[in-house]
Amino acid sequence: MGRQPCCDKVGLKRGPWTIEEDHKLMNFILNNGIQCWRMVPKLSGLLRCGKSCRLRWINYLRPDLKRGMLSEMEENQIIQLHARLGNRWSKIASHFPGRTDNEIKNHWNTRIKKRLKILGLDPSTHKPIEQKEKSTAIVDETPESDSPKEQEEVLEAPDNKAERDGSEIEGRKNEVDMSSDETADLLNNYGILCESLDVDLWMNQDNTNTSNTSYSPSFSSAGDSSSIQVDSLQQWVDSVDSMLSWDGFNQLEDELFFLENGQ
DNA sequence: AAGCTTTACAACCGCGAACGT
DNA sequence: AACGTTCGCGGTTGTAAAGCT
Repeated sequence: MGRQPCCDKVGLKRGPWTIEEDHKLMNFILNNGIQCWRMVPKLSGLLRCGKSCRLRWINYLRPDLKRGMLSEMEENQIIQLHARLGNRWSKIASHFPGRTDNEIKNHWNTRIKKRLKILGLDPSTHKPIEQKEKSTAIVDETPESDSPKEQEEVLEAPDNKAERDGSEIEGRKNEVDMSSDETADLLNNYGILCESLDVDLWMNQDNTNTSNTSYSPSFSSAGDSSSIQVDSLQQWVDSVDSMLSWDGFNQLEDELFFLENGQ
């Protein structure tokens, strides 16, 4: 028996969301919360599947989203976490309040991968590319795996990973045949970075920050969605202004009827 | 200015986990 | 325990915007 589709796709809209659809979804969720994603489109009058609604809410409409470029510090933290967790984007994202797993995944694929390659590091193993090629040549010729489990086997136990990363990088750095001064400098910077970062420390800070952020929305995540509330509408409106990709939404500011109607 | 390529990111898909019956 | 349903995750694709020739 095959797997059932997540929804009856007949008559459902796909592709980019319109502002009207966003309005509908936000209005519905603000008024009703999220009991069951499957029912959301039916009850809100959207011609989308529940899955699509969930994704739109989590990745774009959630009021507590932090929009805009990831800082270099955030990038570095992502690299550190990726070394420990592999492609577990949701786990990684959980350390960045207001950031989504999709956002971090995209950022990884479009920017950080390149950055690591420039540094002479394999993005999936975080090891110098030359060294990896040597070892794989000896062992076998199977392509690298992106599977987190396999990565975890490749990667050492996480406990002392952070502490060792710096010295390891420093050690490997010497093994790498530096093709240019620039590459050497970049690699050196990464080594210094690894040494200076105490991942466990900032992870703990992050965890505490999660509950202490200056903007601490009362919206629960989708996973804990039964009790969505709005305790500060103004905060949300302010945050909406900072959502970079809400182009064209500002002009509708006066039309945010759903905010008023929702309360 | 036009056409092509690259980049960035929103959205989709399929799978496994979790949960309820 | 078995089965069905829903959710969440990670991989992948589609496409608009930006950059380049």
